[in-house]
Amino acid sequence: MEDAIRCVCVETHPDAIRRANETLPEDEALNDLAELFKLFGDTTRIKILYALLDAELCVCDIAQLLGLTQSAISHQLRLLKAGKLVKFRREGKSVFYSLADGHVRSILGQGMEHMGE
Amino acid sequence: MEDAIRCVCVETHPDAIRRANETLPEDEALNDLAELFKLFGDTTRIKILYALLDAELCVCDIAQLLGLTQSAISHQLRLLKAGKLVKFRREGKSVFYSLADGHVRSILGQGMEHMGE
DNA sequence: ATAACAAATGAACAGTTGTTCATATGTTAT
DNA sequence: ATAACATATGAACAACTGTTCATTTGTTAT
Repeated sequence: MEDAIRCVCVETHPDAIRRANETLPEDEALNDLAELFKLFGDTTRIKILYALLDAELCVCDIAQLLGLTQSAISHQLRLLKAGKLVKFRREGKSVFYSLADGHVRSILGQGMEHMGE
Repeated sequence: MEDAIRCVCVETHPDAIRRANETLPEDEALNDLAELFKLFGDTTRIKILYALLDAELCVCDIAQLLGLTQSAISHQLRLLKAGKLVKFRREGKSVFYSLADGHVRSILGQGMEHMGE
């Protein structure tokens, strides 16, 4: 009555399952990790991150660069900010965004490397 | 009549925009990159990849390990296969999956590192 | 205080995604 | 050939996501 049968198969490799189960990180960590990568999983956000590889840009610059509305960019920057992928500083009316840390660079790099195959 | 006004702002930092525009990879590459990261952006798929870090597992093993149906896992493996994140070999009735290459490891690692902050 | 501009936010809508259910394909043993 | 099991696939549906439009907040200059 607890949890239904999810797999029709008879248990095939219980040892491997047990070992995998032991080394698998906690659900919360894996959920957070998925949330992090979700941020990289959208064209607009990838473009924003790439644009910020070289330069610090304000919201309006990014909007023009990518041909999207200021609103769309702002919404995406909010997500990137929440995931600590970008940081920002205010200067007068403008807000300048830049990459938060080196991990963003290396994740993008590893991704690009993977594709060249 | 060509493309509408996307940004209300007056052009603020044309030099920065021009430079960013020059170094920005092609749309196709950035789309592919986003598609790649999209694969990492789901809890089930992240769990599958993590489980395969240590061991080669068959579809049924993974289903039991994660408490999901065989069908759900199979669908996800199809996506991971298409993105070349996992490889597989058939052995009798079972199909064993494993990680395709080292990039998967390092991308997961970089992601985990980023979160420990 | 008011006007002008930059950025942020909320609601809404179309498009996408992940799971389930039912079924098909593939493999092995009888 | 048939039965039994492992995997793959297709359709369908609920949940989620990204953009737009309208509006608000924040900053600077007059």
